[in-house]
Amino acid sequence: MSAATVSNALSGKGRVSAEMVEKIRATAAELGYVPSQAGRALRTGRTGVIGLVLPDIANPLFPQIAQAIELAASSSGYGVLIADSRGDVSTQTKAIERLIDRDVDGLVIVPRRGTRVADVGCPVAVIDTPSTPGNTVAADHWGGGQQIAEHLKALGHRRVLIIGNNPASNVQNDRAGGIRSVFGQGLHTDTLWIEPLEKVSGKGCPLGLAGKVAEGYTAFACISDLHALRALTELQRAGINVPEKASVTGFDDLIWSPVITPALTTARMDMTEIAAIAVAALVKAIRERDPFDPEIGAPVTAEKSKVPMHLVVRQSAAAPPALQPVHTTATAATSVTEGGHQS
Amino acid sequence: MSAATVSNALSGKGRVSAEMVEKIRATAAELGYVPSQAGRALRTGRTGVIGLVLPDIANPLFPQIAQAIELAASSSGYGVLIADSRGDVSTQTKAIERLIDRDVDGLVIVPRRGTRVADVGCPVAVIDTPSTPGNTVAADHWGGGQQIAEHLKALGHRRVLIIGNNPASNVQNDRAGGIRSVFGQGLHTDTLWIEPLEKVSGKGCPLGLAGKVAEGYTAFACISDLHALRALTELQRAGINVPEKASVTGFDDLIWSPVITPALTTARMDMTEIAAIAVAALVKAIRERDPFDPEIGAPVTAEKSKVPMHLVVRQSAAAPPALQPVHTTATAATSVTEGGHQS
DNA sequence: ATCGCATGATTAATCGTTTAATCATGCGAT
DNA sequence: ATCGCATGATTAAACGATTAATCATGCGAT
Repeated sequence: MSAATVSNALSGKGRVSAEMVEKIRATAAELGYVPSQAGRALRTGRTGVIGLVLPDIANPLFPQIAQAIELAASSSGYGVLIADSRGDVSTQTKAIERLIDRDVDGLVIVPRRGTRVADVGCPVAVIDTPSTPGNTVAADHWGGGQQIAEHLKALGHRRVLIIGNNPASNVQNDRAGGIRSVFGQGLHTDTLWIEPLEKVSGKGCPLGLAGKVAEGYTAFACISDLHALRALTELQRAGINVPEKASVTGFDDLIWSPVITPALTTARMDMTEIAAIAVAALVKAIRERDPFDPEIGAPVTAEKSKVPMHLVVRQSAAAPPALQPVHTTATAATSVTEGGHQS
Repeated sequence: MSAATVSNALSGKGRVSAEMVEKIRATAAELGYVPSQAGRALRTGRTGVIGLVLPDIANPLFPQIAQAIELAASSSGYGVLIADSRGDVSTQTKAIERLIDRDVDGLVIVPRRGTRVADVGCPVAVIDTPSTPGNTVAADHWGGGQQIAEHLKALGHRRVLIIGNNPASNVQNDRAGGIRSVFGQGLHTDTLWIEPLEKVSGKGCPLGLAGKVAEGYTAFACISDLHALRALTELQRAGINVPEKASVTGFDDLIWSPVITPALTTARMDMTEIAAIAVAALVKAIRERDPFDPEIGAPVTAEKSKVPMHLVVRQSAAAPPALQPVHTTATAATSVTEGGHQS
């Protein structure tokens, strides 16, 4: 039989009789035939590969993102080519170029701190923050901040310290903004940015949280679980028990959050859904596009661009000391309400 | 000019005059010409892409591995396609098949817990443990264990508890074995495997380390920083200060290790070198192979298959209580000898 | 002057798939 | 009986690079 008929049969495109299709299917399966991607790519201009560009692979959030994107892509029949920006903007540009040179059909970009994505010659899905122009889809970081803040407020906290890394990040800003929006009226918040502090005091320096507790802060709302971990260990080390004497919350539900003591109360993104939406929008754009036309275009858009975050209540946040029954400050609160790690 | 001449000029293969090469180089650069991977792949049978297969992308070690492999591959001109096994062996097989169907030139596989890699139709580099048959290159986990143990022994520890996840893992076994080999003569070690424990007590359950301290254990040598973190927070929570009353060590120097309090003493792999060796061996095998011959073969071998680990001394391990000057048990030991995170 | 040969550039075939265009066949309608 | 048409399969061209084979040219040697 002819190659054309085989192609038509397997793709279901041309006019092929039912029995022919069946026969071809059978023989193909028997011979273990798989169409060559190279030949197809050459003819159609589509490689079936999308590129994943991340600000910094070393970021602990990367596993979640990569896993979700890989799953979404592979179930749409796409492969995922990774590129590392190593935190550097020029490297990011280089990495994108390398991916383009490899003829990726599209890109998923998690931009570094509000980097505007330069116009590339293929569809692009951007995962940043709903408030960023050009964003395709992202978690509702602001809303997540609100949830954390509502939780702390309901527990009775009135003075909370927000701990972040760098205010230049859209994501971090949104999270902090969400928290402040809840504590705005009369209650007190202040913000500690770690990166500027480390510029002065060196990497991994103490954050001076014991002093903050002395100043009357009862809760530390960290912008990431990484900071929460740092805060939590520093407090425990200083003899300030969490959550009896001070509460700590995080963001992202990173891998260690459920297994430390006390387990972290945190807000997590629904990466699976975000990835699914991003990839779906990207694939749609790829399908509609003429692969040989190197048009430059704005990032693709999705119907749903804001995915709610989920509050995960564990043990690291409780009522502030003044409101606690006296005996609980002595009791080791090792009861577990939410144990496992959501995946 | 003809396409053939261009091809010869850019690849430096055929007979082309020097001035012609120069002219072609110039025009190519001017036009922004990049040879189509698809056309090349079709003709040569090589895609310039290698697949990276990981046991579980969610593993916190993944960023280090992926970053190192991506760097090594891209500096050899290769792209990296990722595949996630999601911890499942059959998914791992599926993932490998998908990569093969995408015509990868080779694979880097970090096998899940001693999975023997099934014969695939392309060169494979395996990163597991030096003691595993078929291993291409890996960190000297046993030696790393010895370094950790020597350090603890020198500090004066005589009873250490090894904390691991699952004895079925070659890596974990080697690390634990290295530790035991040092403490073998007369000194005491015992091993706590978390996964079996969690089967009974539930995920994220307490490890009962306070009890172990009461039994006389003065140090907890964890097989991974993730376990070390769990141990450290559990101890601190129970009022057992680290490192004054108990020492904790880890493995891998994960992202949080330098920023927690006390910062973790740990042993890290030289992933950059491991990745460089693995990719170099793989690329060599790819170059030597006839791309159209679907021969099945054993994993590729490298000259150097065992890369030493590096001991990173921070604050989480110190002399056991009995040997400490009395006042230090009261003093908060926040002095910093090694602060930053090595990348 | 002619041949041989080295050098440099071009031609043509090939990789495997897709897709438009073409060809063959059979059936119903006039 | 013949034409038209629908159906099903085949042919041919094209994607873009590589590479063996071929062609053109000039120079030194006989």
